[in-house]
Amino acid sequence: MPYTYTHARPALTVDCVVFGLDEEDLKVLLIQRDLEPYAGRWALPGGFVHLDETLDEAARRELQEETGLQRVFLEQLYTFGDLQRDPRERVVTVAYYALVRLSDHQVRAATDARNAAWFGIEDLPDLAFDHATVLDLALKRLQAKVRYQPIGFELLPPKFSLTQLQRMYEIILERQLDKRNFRKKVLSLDILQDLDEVEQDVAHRAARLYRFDERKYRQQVKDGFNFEI
Amino acid sequence: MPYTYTHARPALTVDCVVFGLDEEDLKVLLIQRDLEPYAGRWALPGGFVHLDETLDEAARRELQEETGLQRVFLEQLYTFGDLQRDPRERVVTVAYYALVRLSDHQVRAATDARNAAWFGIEDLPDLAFDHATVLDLALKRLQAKVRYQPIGFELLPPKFSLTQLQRMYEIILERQLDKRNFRKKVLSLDILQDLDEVEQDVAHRAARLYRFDERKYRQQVKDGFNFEI
DNA sequence: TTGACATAGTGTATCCACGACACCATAGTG
DNA sequence: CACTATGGTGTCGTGGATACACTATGTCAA
Repeated sequence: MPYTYTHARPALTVDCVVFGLDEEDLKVLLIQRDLEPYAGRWALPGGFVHLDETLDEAARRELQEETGLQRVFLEQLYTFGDLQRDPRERVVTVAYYALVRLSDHQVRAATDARNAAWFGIEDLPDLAFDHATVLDLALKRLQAKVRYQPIGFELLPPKFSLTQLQRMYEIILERQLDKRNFRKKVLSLDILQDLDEVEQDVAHRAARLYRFDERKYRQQVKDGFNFEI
Repeated sequence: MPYTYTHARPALTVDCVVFGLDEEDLKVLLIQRDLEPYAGRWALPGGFVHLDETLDEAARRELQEETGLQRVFLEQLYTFGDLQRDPRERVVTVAYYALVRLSDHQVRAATDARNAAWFGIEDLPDLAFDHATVLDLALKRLQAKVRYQPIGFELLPPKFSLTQLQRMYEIILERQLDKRNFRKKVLSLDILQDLDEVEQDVAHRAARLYRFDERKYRQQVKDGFNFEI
């Protein structure tokens, strides 16, 4: 069923940079293309925006369809509209980035049997289209944003130790932090709930567990404080 | 000449929030619509993206066509894609914000005779579409960004006094700053060039004039310092 | 010429956040 | 019970942020 317009229109897509975190490094979820152009190459999950869905909805749908991910933190990144970014025709893409708990989410084979896999941020394959540029910007945004908004918690399990929290920041920011100063700082923000629980099944002294306290955080924001790591 | 596609496509536009500054307040440039929908209502300048231009180019072209503005600071803001934001059909818009020196730019009547005018940020008319939302986000972005990047200079004449500079920050941030602390801070950043000139034709002691030194700034950034007001 | 005015321009003292830095505590394992 | 691995804790010095008030300089009008 063809659609006709009086003026030419670019195609509109969404693409998602999905970040996950394991013990050692920051990972990105990629899918392997099975169609031309760039068949066989790895690319960001994404696809066309439908007329009956918002941009955010389109991003979530594509994520669900191509990777099985649901209910993740998702935020618009930037819109890319260079003329030659797709060799077939003019395609404008609204890029998003997402943060997920790696442990929660089994990466499912995509519905259309395309391969999906996590890649370490330091160990990426050649990407299709301008996706290397998109990914680069997403990483910069994540590094900037994690410092002044508590979005990093989206990468951790609901219960975490201060060491895990610190490691998360160290991995994202790509630099070492001082343990004592970090703990002092993060506890003084008063946005963590001490769960009075400790890690289980570890071969050394067990760490206390905490939870991010959304309520406290919102209250703090209202009172005009600002988060800063 | 009609264009046909196998799948329905949203229309794609750009819209610009143009900020200017006078002695007392922050202004926004609006144009009055002469066509339905929202005929007679004020709106952000903008229009359809052509196939042979990038998004940035589209934004600059529309700005030029509708307001006569050229060579302004322009940066992408956010992409709005709600289903009902245009009553005619699905329209996705890539919003930009721009900073201009009010004194430099005569607001020209637009080519198609639509009216264009500056409005104080505290004194806006009802806007067409979701443009109030767009404007709101642009203002928030400006307030945030002006604190950690020296973009505010785009709103001032090339030569300015420290008082003018301070007033600019006060107007944008909507709070008073201490004169001595402000001067200490801004001079310590070492990104201003003292012009060894003073204001002319003022009915009181004339202030020294300065210029933003792009070179010094770039050097500082390279050396890993960070701007912060 | 002089006094009133309007704005420019300047320094100090206090406080707090940040960074640097090293050792004891605790739980599990063999 | 000793060894190992990680958890958890406090102090001191420094630099940047804030609060705060008076003198300097030029114009204008009486």
